[in-house]
Amino acid sequence: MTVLKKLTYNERRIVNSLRSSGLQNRLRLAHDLGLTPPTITRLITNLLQYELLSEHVDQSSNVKKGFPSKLLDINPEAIYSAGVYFDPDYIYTCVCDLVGNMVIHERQEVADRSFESIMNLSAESISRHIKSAGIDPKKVAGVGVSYPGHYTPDPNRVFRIKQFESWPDVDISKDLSPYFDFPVFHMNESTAAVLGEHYYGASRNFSNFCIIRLSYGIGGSVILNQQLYLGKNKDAAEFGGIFPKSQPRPSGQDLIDTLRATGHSINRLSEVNKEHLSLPEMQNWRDRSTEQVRWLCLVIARMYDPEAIVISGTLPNALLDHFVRAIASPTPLGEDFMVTPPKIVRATKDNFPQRGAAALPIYNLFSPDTFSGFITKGR
Amino acid sequence: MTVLKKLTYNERRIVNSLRSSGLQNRLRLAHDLGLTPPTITRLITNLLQYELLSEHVDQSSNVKKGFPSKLLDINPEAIYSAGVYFDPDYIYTCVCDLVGNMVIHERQEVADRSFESIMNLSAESISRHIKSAGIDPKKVAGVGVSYPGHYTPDPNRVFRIKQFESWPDVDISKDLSPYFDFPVFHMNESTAAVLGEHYYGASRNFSNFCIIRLSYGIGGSVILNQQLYLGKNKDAAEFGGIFPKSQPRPSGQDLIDTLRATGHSINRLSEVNKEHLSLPEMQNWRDRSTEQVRWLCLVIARMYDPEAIVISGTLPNALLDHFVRAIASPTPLGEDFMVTPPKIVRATKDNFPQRGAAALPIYNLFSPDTFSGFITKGR
DNA sequence: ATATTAGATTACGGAATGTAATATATCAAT
DNA sequence: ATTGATATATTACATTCCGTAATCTAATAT
Repeated sequence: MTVLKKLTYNERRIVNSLRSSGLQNRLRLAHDLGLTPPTITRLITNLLQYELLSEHVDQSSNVKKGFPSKLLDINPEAIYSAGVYFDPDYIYTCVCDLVGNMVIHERQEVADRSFESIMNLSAESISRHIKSAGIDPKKVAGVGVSYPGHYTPDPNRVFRIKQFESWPDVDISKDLSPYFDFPVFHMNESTAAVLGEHYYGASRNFSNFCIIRLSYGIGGSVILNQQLYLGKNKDAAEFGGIFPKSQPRPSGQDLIDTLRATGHSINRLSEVNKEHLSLPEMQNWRDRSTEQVRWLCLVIARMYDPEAIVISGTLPNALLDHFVRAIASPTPLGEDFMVTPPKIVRATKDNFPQRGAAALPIYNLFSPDTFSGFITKGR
Repeated sequence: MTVLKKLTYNERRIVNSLRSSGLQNRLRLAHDLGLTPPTITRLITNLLQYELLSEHVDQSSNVKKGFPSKLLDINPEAIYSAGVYFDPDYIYTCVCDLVGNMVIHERQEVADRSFESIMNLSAESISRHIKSAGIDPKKVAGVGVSYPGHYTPDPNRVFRIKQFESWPDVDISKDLSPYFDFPVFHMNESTAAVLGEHYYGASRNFSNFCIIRLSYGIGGSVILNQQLYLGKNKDAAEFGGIFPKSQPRPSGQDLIDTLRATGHSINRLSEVNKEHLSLPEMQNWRDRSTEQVRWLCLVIARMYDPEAIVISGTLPNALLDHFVRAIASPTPLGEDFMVTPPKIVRATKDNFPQRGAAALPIYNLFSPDTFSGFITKGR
């Protein structure tokens, strides 16, 4: 194949459909995508030639008569993508194949929080992994870089969180590229997380869902009609904004501050352990935060009417799990709910935040959403 | 022309662009829509032939050299559309031309709140108007019917508001058609309102905005990326849901209940007058509601990051205006706002709620959003 | 008069899809 | 075994819609 070949609109839709709905034969693809069998045949022929898809006879089918259908599937090894996520504590890197399997991954401790140091460590890690895994660099779609913080009016600049306040005024689009040998894509951690769930998680077949991301800060991101919705200033779904920073809020920073205020010398979220969580002051923190997150879920449900709300982040797992258990009760969102409420679920494989970042280059190459050019039928 | 001819995707985009941005010449259309001049010429030729557009030399241009540009405009008389809005007090009907001018309109008092009575009065009014205005029925795109209430899990059934609780279990899609001689489209009042603003109001050139609708209840609706966003259960932007019915809330029903509790025998929103509004208990109601609506605007801003929030409804004008004045201050939405906040504005021409309903058939015929079929480039 | 300029059009070619007919491989019935 | 029926997939050709390159049009500027 021509490596990293740009796909046409409906070729992208086919790949997308296989990703979200799994193995399918040509006829079903034609039906689902509103295209005719001959068109599907032609497009599939292209995709097979690019080695993006594989094909094998359907064993499990209970249809006995007729031409035995051939199932199409994404070839995971066709394209690779690298992901970087860093927070004030760790740098997480990985190399993923096309379906999100992490070929290799790494977590490095952040000793020096300077921009140069973090970028150098990230880039070195990725080069090393690609080399050691024996991956042809021409097959690498790019590097996705994600990080805490949110967008400023200038979409290339990110509002720095407290822990990185020593950073220079980084222009993401220009200043990241020199460190990496591949196209670089950047987004904030919430966007990466929602893309990760959309591409590789349990939310693959949802058209409308959103993610609540609870880390040092509070963020979020949303997929509407299968597309990332970013809003006018790329600031949509910034759920942190409805919990004023001057007030108690369900953020990791607030949790750390609470622990420190009661005499525990803690600096990082990763230092929070079981004993901390069983302290009485943490019980209060947990219960108060649970109600705040529940209220957030109610608001989200009313605003977006989504299929699911995914809870995610680097807060201790026990806390996130507790939020989900507490909120996902039979009548999760209180009175007056006339319609099916959204599912409240825990993010899948949340312990690898870099995987979501690796989805960015894939999104850019393969999503119908990012396609620009000819479109002949289909949406 | 073939009356009510179905337009291709890019033909729709042209009509849409002329509607939202006003008169334009071919070259600018080509640039704005990402198409080439020859393509625009061909599509415009079609639209002129269908008599959907008119063309005349640009007088006001200050470009002196070169071929004098010809401005294209929507021909308002190409297509008509009828609108019905009813609430417990009145039935509002109208016939609109393609740009939303009301050729004729009517308000009838609701004496009998039964379903049959309201439908009969509505349908009779519209037939009469179309006849009296001498409009060719073949040029009528349809009738849009809107009403208070919101969707149930069955998208064809509407949750009945208190004032219509005597109604039978109406299947909107089946039970409305017999009353009208035209294709019927139905939506709740908030959806109609947001379409009205999108098509005919000051929000015509916004890609992302939402409307807060304050009538007997509290509703809302949202346009994202130029499209109606309805959510999984068609229940997105149901802002009423975050103000529990058991608590004080900024709704018309709450206002009436408050007045009645203090001894004023009021049954309808339309009976609320200046004297009522200057009562001390109404000052309290107003101030409390203002803060509730302000808070709602903050939440909306954080969720959708829209260009504007439009405030609308059948609450007394003085109240709605007060909300807008109070909220649209220099720092409207409190602390921590890093990006440009949305504009807070009053709905235009709010006194004709039926106009928004009339936008529904037009939306269905002309919006790129509702198109299904060939698309060759453009989005 | 002639060149220049901005807007619009024509003639042709290409990309992507659809339609109608046909091919393929399996089961079921003779 | 042969034939027909069936479900899936493909081929050959026509159609739709767009873009490119060249050309036309009507005004100003020289």
